[in-house]
Amino acid sequence: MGMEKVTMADVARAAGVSKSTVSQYLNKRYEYMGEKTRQKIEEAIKTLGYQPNFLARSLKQKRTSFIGIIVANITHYFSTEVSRAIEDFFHQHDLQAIVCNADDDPEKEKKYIEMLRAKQVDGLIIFPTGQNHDLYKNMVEQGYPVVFMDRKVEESLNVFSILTDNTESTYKAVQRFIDKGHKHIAFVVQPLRVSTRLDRLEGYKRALNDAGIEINPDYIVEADIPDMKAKLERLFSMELKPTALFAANDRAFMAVVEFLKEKKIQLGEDLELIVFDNIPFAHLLDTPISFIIQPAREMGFKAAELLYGQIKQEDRTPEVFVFPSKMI
Amino acid sequence: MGMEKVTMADVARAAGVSKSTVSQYLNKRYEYMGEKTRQKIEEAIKTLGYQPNFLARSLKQKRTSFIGIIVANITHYFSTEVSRAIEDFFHQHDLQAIVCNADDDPEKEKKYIEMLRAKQVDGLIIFPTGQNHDLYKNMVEQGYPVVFMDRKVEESLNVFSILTDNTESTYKAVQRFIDKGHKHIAFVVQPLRVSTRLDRLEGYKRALNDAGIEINPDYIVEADIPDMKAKLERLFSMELKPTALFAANDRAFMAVVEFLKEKKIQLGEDLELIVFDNIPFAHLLDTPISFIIQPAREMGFKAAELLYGQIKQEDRTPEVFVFPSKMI
DNA sequence: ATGGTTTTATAAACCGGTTTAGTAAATCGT
DNA sequence: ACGATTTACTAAACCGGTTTATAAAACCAT
Repeated sequence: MGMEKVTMADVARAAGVSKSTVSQYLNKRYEYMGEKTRQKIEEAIKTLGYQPNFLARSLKQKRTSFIGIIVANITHYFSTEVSRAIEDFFHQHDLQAIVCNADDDPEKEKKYIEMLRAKQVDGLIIFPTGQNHDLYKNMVEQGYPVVFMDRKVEESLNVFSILTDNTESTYKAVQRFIDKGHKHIAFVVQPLRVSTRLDRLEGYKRALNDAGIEINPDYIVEADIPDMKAKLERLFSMELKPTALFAANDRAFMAVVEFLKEKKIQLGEDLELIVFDNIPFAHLLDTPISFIIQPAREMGFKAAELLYGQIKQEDRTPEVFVFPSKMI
Repeated sequence: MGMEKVTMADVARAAGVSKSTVSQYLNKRYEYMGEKTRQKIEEAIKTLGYQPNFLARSLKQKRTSFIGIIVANITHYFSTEVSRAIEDFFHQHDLQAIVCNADDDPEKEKKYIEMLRAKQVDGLIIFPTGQNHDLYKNMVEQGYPVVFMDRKVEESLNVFSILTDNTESTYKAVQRFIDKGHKHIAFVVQPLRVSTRLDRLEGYKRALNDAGIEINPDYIVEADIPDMKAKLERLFSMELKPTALFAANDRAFMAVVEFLKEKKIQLGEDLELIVFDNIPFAHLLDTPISFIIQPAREMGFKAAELLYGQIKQEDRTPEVFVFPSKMI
């Protein structure tokens, strides 16, 4: 049944007052009206079943109480953990988060950024692909609230950023392999397009270097997930098979585990494994895998807090926050 | 730098035409203007760097191209899988999804429903707590686009719903235990407040009944997650310990696994386990656990499709769609 | 030249709120 | 009793678009 939407004008008419007064009432500025007027409005709202339209308010007030999160890959567990932390933070402040999945595609990322801005969301937390430099620059210059998460962007823009100590953590993990006597350590990674992967590789190389082990490019497997298997095949058909393997993120890890399962290579016996990433239910596995996990909740909260500060117009110079990962 | 926002009026002025014409241009209705006019507008937009404000448009057009997803528990993997499918669907139709986490709390659910409606989102997909009947009814009666997911609500409202065959799948799984010779089968579940849990319990009971096995209430563990451990303690200190265990969802499963790990109870040897839920990386585990998995993506797509139909005003009588789960 | 169409464009109302400037009536101090 | 405040309230502009009714100009046919 059509049931026309009740607007403020209807309430005003029913209560015999002006729209302005109803608006004041809704904003709880009761000092602008008499006791009787207040009751009349209250009653009119109840009998009409009036529900205010926030869109109209947003148009005038220039804020929507929406914030956007643009993740590079929504199937990445770490990203969802971060997103949840951000959501939790903003929920406490009565803002809703809109999560969009850029799929590591700069075009999609661009589309989402433009769309969310057009819809006047109050700010953005972005896991940047790194490929939309002009767009990033544009936002920053216009003073639009933004926080970058997880990845560095090329030229150091003057933006708040949240990172982990990718290089250092990887360095320490690889060092542990070396301390245990491993000499043939493989590094498996998706295409080196983003800073996290490059930084982790850097840590791997430095650890080998500092231990006086020569870096063998054949031990470094860089491939897209679909090609990963073939490349692993090659890796494990070398004369000197690796005895330890560093998976640079969860997707690489999955590819590796699937491969090992198929080849019946025993974890712990034939091969030791370290994974740089947060994996759900990791603590339930009783396989001898080490994980480098990032403090996702803390990172999310920090990002949310920084974004909220910008939205609230607090004046603060952008900084880069580096959170330490830890191995378990 | 303040850089005042450029509006349509500015573009109109710069191009020497009226707002109306600029609006037509933006909506690609070029037949309403001359070639020269079109070019002037195009140029003015470019030089001014004009970005339209979708909020203003939404106010007039009464649609925001936002849809809301209200999940009962965002840490539930199945829910995130469903949400992703929904997002993917709507992304293709240029609508954004807003995911909110009701935390299984009817108050929070209510708050979110009201808030999203106030913000004029075009429709909602809800994993209902089941406790806000009046609110649900209200939406349905007003013809507001809604789809219910995963759980049944008390009185059968006339709404599109997506479910799995909870009872049947559980029945079959328990039957398998029985076929293997198990007589002492435990059922572990969170508080029986929602239909999914009740339906699964129903399947368990029916399977035992049909096999002529007496239902022992001591084998049915119903507890909140924090109390789960204590109750499991009691379960496994019975004279006749269970030799098989059915975990009614992922959270119950986690609690069970943690408990077993602590007690050093060997899966597969001392105890067989079936879990009703989608678990990430489940295929990587080589423990002998069976999982009943729901076709999350299909369910999500169906829900999205049904909601989209309602938004597009397609006339269709609400139905309940039951998707079969399968055991792996 | 006349009248009928088509093309091109605009003014003004509208969406549903918020906010500001202004005012009538009530209250106050002296 | 009088001006000064204070209280209670409203009209109208505003936010930034869309849409409709209207009209001038250009084109066409006879």
